[in-house]
Order: sequence, then structure tokens, then C-alpha cells
Amino acid sequence: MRPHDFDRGVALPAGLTVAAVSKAADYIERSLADLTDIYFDQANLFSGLVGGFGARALDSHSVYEKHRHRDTAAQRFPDLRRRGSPDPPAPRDSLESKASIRAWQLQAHYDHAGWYVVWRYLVDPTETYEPGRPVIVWRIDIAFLEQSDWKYEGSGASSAGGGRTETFGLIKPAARLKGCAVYARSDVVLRGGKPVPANGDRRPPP
DNA sequence: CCCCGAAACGTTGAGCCTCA
DNA sequence: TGAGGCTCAACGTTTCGGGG
Repeated sequence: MRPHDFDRGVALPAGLTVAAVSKAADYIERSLADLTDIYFDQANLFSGLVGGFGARALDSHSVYEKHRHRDTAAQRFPDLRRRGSPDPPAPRDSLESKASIRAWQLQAHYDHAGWYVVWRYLVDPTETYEPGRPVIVWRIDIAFLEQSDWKYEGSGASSAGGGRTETFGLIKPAARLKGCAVYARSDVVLRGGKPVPANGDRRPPP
């Protein structure tokens, strides 16, 4: 990772360190480098892997661990809990690992309060950013989200058709996550809502 | 006692709207 | 005019629990 792109002023969950977050992001980039064909085949599945690998890395590199005992179906949140916290953990001891290629938006099936770490990543098959690293984590958001930060998003899914079930969306994610980027690569900027090289060409001619 | 639907988990793509 | 906000459709996996 790029040490100077970490912001040590961002509030983190108790016991979580910048070093642990950095190791986890590095683990994601290295572990998934050979699996980018999955991304081009089914991007949503690949993002699921990114989130899962992030949780796995934090489990081994931080005081946050995956729960060892399977809870009842409605209580599977969170991905990680602070070591030694009661069961079920309080929101302050809960840490959910999410991944996305989107710049800001965040969706979940629940509106649970707790700490969230979001691995914002891109797939760079030409390895323009880092030789040997086709998967790049370009920003890491860490925030404590209240239940009131989420809004319900209905669905028309039924036996008559439709795909997804009900979800919750983070309200005004760009505003809500302002100041929550513990890591942000300075060589990546948002243009057209997508991450692009900061030193890339300006807007292409019409 | 097995099977299968419901419900939990993980997301992206696309379109339209608002507002500075 | 573009960035951000909002909404909804589509997709894939795993676990639970009740009915046949």
C-alpha cells in the first residue's frame, strides 16, 4: 500500500489500527490478483469475494474476529466483532466488511447500527497503477453508521417476477462518508462518478 | 428423514432526478 | 453540465426449518 495515502486522523473502531487496515487491503490485492477473470464474468460475485477477504484479513491481523458460532438467521450481523465482546456484540463492537466498485453508494439487506469498513476497489487489467497488481483498493471508508443513516428500499420481487429482495441504502453516502476515508490514493480521482488516474487525460473531445 | 422454499448473505447495472 | 442522490431490476450462494 502507499503509506502516505493513509489518514491517521480518521476515527477507527476501538482497537483497530491503520497498520491492520493496511495489511488487510494488501491481502485483498494480492489474494485476488489471479482471480480477475471472475470479475469480468460476474462482477457482483467478485465484490463479494473482496468483502469476504477483507473480513478474513482483519480476523487475522486485528483484534476483530469472525464469529465462531453460527447465530440464528436474523443475527448474523456483523461480519466481525471485537475480541472479547459479549454475544451478541454491541454496535460499537461490531464491524461489517463491505466492498464496492462504486464511488459512494452502499446497500445492505439490513439497517443495523455498527462500524462499517468499505473497500472501494477497481480492477486494472493493464496494471497501470501497480505492475503485478490488477486489483487496486483506492479508498477505504470506515464509519460508524446509525440505523437512521439507512433508508428502506422496496422491491417488486414476487412470484410474478423481479430479482432482488428488499434492501437498505445509505442516505447521502458521499456526504455521510466525508472525512471517513482512512485511505485514499492520491493518484486516483473521481470523474464521471468513476475512479480514474489523477494524471490521466482531461475530458476527451466530443 | 429428506427435500425445497424462504430468508439470510454478498453485490452491480441502469436510468432518472436534483441542484450548484 | 456534471456530481451526487435515489430507486429498482437482476444475479449468485448458504442456511434454516417445516411439510410431505
